[in-house]
Amino acid sequence: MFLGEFQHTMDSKGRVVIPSKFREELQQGCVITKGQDNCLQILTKNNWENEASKMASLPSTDRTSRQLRRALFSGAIDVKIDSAGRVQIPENLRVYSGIDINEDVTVTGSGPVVEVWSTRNWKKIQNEADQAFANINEVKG
Amino acid sequence: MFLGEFQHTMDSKGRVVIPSKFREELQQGCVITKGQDNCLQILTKNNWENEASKMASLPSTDRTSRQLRRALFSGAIDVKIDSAGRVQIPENLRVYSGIDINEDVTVTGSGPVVEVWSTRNWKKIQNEADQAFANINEVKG
DNA sequence: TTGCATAGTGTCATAAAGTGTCATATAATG
DNA sequence: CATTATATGACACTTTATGACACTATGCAA
Repeated sequence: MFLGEFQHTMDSKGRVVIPSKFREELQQGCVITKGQDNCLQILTKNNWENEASKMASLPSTDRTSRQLRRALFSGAIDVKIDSAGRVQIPENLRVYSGIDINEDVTVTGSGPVVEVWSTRNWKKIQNEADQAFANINEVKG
Repeated sequence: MFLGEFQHTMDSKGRVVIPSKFREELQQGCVITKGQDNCLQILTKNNWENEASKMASLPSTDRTSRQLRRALFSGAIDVKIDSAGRVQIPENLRVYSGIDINEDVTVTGSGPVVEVWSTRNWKKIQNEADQAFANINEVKG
């Protein structure tokens, strides 16, 4: 289970630090893919295989499923964490997520997956997320 | 069940003492999350797993569900109490709760959870609560 | 082919943040 | 009052983050 929110920057070569708390679980290999709302997701190998097989079993007659599947598979790449705890983000995923060289990046634990955001984008989403959360709490309360 | 109100300060490294009465229940691991009114909540591991498992069952295709998941997990962190009875509060939660380095902190038992407040904020909230309480009594007359 | 430019990789040095331990001060308990 | 437990500051130590830079691989153009 991945938890927390961490600030980093993308270095001049397109690499991003993975917070140390996440490394152990990801060290033996992980996959980075396009996530929803223009974030990037990092999955453990196991988790990835699960997702992939779920996706593969979706009916290819459904247009939305096909699109999802294309995005997921074509955008996926397996990476390894280097000795300084960083991963290289390929060009196409940098574009997708809107993270430019030397830009601020927010890495969040989101339960089963790690998400990578341009901080710009994260702030927007976070507001929305916090609001949703506050509403739920009110209802529960 | 956590009861009582305790005064501490956040040390220069961002750590807060957990009142000794609370330690035994929290010692085997606990999770800190964002609570309402800018307080922080400390949950026992069991308590947290309950919360988290509710979230896991929501579909990730639904935007609101995704946002909920993000808010819950990114705002949480699991910590352990050190040998001096303290926990480290990460940067983002310090910001959320408005507790600065070396600032006064109020730790309260609030039934199933422990709450951590900047004392500044706690006093305000407490006034409001007292006022509300007084008014209720007046109405009931 | 050769040379150059670009993207990516690995390593190191330094700075910053976090962690653990201890000593002392304070409070609680019998 | 004596004893024990708790709180807090200080500080040493470890880990993590970040920038710098050298090196490799690849592709393109002369």
